[in-house]
Amino acid sequence: MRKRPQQQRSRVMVQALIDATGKVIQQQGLDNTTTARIAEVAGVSVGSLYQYFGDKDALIAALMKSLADDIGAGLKRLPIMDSVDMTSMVGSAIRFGFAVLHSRDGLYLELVRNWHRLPTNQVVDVLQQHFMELARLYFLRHHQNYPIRNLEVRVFIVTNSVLFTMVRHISQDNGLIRENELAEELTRMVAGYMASPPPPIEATP
Amino acid sequence: MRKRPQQQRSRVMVQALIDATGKVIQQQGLDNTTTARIAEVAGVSVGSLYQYFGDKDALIAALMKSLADDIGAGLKRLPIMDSVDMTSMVGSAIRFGFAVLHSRDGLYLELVRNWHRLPTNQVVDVLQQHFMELARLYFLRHHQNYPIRNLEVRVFIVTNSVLFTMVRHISQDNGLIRENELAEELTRMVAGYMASPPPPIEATP
Amino acid sequence: MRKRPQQQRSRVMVQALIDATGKVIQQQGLDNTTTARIAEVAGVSVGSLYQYFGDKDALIAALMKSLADDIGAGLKRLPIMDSVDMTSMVGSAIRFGFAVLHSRDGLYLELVRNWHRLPTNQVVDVLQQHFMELARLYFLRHHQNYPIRNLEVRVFIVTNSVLFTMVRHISQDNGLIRENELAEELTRMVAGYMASPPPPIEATP
Amino acid sequence: MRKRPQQQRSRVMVQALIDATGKVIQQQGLDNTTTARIAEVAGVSVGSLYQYFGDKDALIAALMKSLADDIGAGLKRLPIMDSVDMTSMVGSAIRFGFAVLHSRDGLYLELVRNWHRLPTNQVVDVLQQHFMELARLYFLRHHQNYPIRNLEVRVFIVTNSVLFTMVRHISQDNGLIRENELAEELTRMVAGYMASPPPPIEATP
DNA sequence: CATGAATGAGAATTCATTCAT
DNA sequence: AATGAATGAATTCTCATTCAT
Repeated sequence: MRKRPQQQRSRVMVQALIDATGKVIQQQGLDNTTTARIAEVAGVSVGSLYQYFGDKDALIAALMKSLADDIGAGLKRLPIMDSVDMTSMVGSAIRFGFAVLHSRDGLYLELVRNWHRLPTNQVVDVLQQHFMELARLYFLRHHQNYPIRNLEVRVFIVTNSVLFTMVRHISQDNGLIRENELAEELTRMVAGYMASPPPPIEATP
Repeated sequence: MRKRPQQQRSRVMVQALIDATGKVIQQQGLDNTTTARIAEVAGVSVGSLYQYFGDKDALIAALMKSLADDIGAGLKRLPIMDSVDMTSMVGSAIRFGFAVLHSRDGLYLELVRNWHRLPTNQVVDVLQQHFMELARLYFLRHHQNYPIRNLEVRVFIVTNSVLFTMVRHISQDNGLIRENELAEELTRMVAGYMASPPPPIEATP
Repeated sequence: MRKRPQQQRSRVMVQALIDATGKVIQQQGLDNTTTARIAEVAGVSVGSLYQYFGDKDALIAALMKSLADDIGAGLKRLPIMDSVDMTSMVGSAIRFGFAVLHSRDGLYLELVRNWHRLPTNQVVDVLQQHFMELARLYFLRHHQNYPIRNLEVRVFIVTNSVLFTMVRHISQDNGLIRENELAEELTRMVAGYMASPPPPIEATP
Repeated sequence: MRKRPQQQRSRVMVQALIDATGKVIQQQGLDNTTTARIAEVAGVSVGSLYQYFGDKDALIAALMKSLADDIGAGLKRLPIMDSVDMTSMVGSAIRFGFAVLHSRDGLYLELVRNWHRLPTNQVVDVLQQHFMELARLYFLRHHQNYPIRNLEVRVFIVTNSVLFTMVRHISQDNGLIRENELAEELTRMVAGYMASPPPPIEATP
């Protein structure tokens, strides 16, 4: 039961702490992220940190939410829906994805890497929901006759496939595969898959 | 001349420690895996642990190598190459993947989840190499005329896509998406992608 | 000429803080009583708390004094002196004691429990002094010929014996001993003791 | 689930830690007793402390048990039962009580003062049980005709009365009341009470 | 070689008190 | 005077690693 920041200064501090958390995670890695270091980077005492966040996890959760909002906003600004064909649409999304993963000096990268120990759902779900909506709109507009049944599954597969493939690639600075090529191929795989007809309905015995 | 018993004993102890490491990770999760517990499960003293492994990381690395070998062997035993068409081949591989992830009481699951903090490369690389070889053979046999240039990229994409999509699905016991359906859709995506023609060669200016 | 409003406000605030202190101790126990919580319950800022009380201890001391006054007043209102015989007098006092300990939702209980860390003397002394006076009056009225020399010691013994025996009993909700029975036996012990003749004067060599 | 000390050295260390705990509590008071200080006084690292005791409370519990055992042994050695009359018997017990409270440089004093926050039951119960037994034997021997019904209540009252009266007296180094006098008066009160006939059985309506 | 007791550098969290606004 | 945000020392507990026996 921490106090909600009501004052101007509070809001500034909360933001400073969240920013510091991001900075520390990005610079030292999640494993070396201590509350002491976060407070220090935020230019604040540990006590203040705990004034605003019940514990370390709450702070990290706030960071996740903040990033999720940012990503959501970024996605909304993308003119993806203007794309006429699936390939260019998927291509835009994937290029956007790479851009995000490279942004903030690798913070996103570190977060996705540690997805399992973090309330990542907040972030990944944002992506998934966004792409879900995107896909729905697209099919509504271009293939009204296609009642794509398994859209959920497809979006789940596609989101995770692209995300983790990108992260793995960046993480191991694989010199053999250029990012451009990877993006193109991912685009081809995903576009091809999304455009494919749904499977026939299984007969239930 | 008999083998020196020390060597014999050593090998047994090393193996016991590696096994114990796997068991502990699987039972308590990577974060709660302590050297003390590993030694205890191995029925050995911590001191002995450090006799054979320079530090905790070395022990984990050894576990990874051990698993990589196992998976390699398991993969070789798979009659995947007998499949005539791409779809059934990919399908087999994916079902095998799910089986592995569910095996050993979730050890593999926990390892993939924490891939970034582990020398997982050893394991994932094994997979990738294996599928690389598999793909090469397949195309050699069935599409000799196709000089698939970007096979490496494709295998990279496909391996990571499938692996992490599966892990994410299992990790969040998503009741909405059944594992069977996921497997089928993954198969469709991958098979469709692998069978698609390579992109035209870009003109280099 | 009106009272200066500051003084007025001060007195209100001081009282609010003391009341809040009692409430918090009673609700959360002395160990979980923080200045922050006290201020919150008093509907006042921590800063104000320190305006009126030098530190936490001063606040608690004020509470003790306040309670001591209350108890003193309560005791004076008791028609104990009307009792004719020792037993009924002691009985009344003990029943009154139990009532106090059960009052204020256990605040007194918690205070006596922690007597050593608190300036409890103020409170217990009030009791002791009161009973001293009571005893004096009683013996004056009924046994004028008895120059009870060691009345101080007797009252000291009796006060502490009864007080802590009651507190211990309540604290361990001892199902085996009913409170009524305890009160009766305490009464018998105390009345018997108080009515007993003083010891002979020792010969000083 | 800490290891039980099996080795010689372990037992020594466990004892050293318990002793150190007593020493620190006695020297600095319970409130200033930290694990760090205990370890330091025991000439041991904090880590070792936690090797043998799950947490601070476990350590304190062990101290209590140790003291309880000591007191129990001390009580058994007392030739109390040889006393012919109640007064001399009670007197012996009370003098023994004072001796214990003064022993170990006030450790017992500090423990009883903080009885509410400690697993004191172990210790106080030992006393109570012992006196219970003592009383039983005494009445069996001397007043076989007295079927003292409410012995439990009496022993409860007497034990707590004496114990806390003594502790309060020592704690406030009351110059007005000499310890000898207090002991004598306590003896008179207790002996008189214990020797008094039981109350008539109440008629149940 | 094997043992496991001992180490001690951190890490998270709390709370009385201060002081700028 | 009042506020409540900010402070930071202090406390408990963990665990990889070492080393005397």
